[in-house]
Amino acid sequence: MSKWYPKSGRVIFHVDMNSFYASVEAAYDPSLKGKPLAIAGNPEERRGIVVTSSYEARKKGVKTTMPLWEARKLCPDLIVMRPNFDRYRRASKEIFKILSDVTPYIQPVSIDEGYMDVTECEDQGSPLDIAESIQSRVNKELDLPCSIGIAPNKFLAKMASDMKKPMGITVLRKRDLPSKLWPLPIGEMYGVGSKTAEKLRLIDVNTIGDLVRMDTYQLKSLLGVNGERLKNRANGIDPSPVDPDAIHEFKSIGSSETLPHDTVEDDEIKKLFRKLSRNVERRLNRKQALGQTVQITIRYYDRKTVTRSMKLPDFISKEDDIFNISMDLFEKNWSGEPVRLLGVTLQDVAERKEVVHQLDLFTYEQEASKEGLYQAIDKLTEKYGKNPFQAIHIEDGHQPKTSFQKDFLDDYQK
DNA sequence: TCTGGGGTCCTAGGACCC
DNA sequence: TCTGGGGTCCTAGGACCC
Repeated sequence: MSKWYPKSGRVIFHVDMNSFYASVEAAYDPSLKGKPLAIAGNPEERRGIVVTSSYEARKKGVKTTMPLWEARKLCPDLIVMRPNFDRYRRASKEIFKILSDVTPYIQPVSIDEGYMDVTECEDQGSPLDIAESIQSRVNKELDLPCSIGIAPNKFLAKMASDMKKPMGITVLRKRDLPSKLWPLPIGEMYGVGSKTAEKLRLIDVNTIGDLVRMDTYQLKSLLGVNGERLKNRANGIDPSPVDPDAIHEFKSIGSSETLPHDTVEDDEIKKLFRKLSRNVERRLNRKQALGQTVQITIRYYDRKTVTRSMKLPDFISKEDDIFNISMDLFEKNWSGEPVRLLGVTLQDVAERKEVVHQLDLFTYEQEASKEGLYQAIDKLTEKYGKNPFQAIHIEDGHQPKTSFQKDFLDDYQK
């Protein structure tokens, strides 16, 4: 019997836009070209930070996440703009349109980067030809610079696209690892942040190559499953596929905001929760989605951050439901100290059409059980294995939490 | 005179069930 | 007279990425 061999290696691209927001602004207004430009949230407020900056600004030491006052100190002639997200979204769409002329196997990972599997695109030329064509089209048609990494898997392609910026194309083959990947400092590895880098340096792992020489078991005990994964990646192993559907399988939708000043005022807190809840509702509706768990975030004056969440018996999406549950969670958990930031996130998000099935079943049972609420719940509990309405605990004085529950109760009290 | 806002994934403990 | 082991769900926190 002949042994099965996998098809010869894949060819994966990682396309990464260079200082995306700043580049889009410069394409929009060419007078900005060649100037130090920073895109910053809330430039008027003292808590603004640099989101992206042009290469001219970077040369002066301006970096992403740097507080704006610090950036201005380093670069007094810095031009600061607010982000124009609609503009960036439009540009992003155009970029991915160009990529999709090459292959449908595209996985967008954010507004300004994505992976492509071009294994089966031999008819369009060599991988290098294809990459050059993409880069030049994006540059000529949209006036935007990008870097492209070419490698046998996503991790190596990602590392490769970082090696030459702006407007670079880098091929990273397995045989290039010792010379191109392994000498890099451990902190530059994708998946290694400041905490992991610190832990690794304590066991004398200072470069990506050092990781290769480490005992897998030791790495696992230090970093959990991530330890083994990092070692594999350092060896150039990453089996994860380019998944075009990943972007649609979102799991949570949230909104958060730092207050202009720390506060203990009930009014301000309520007003912000109202705004955040409205925001979440709007975005849920745009995606035709519902969620089952409400999570709030409270960041205090000292940046200490706590989260509290509640899983509900049914899916919600209405602003009032999100707001009421958020306020409830807040009131039960607030320490009373000054609040710096509040956040509201809906988790366990599903598309409306998937949830409708469950709701339909439920409504049906509601109709069918005129003999009484308790019997209905008993029946449902029996049928589904658990009480689908358990959070209500229908007792005297208990307030329904969601409009769905309220409708249900109203109906029964008629 | 400090550090935004949007996400994902992993870990760990407790409750609960069998 | 002193208490196993496995599985799942829920919650909270942390690390990481753009």
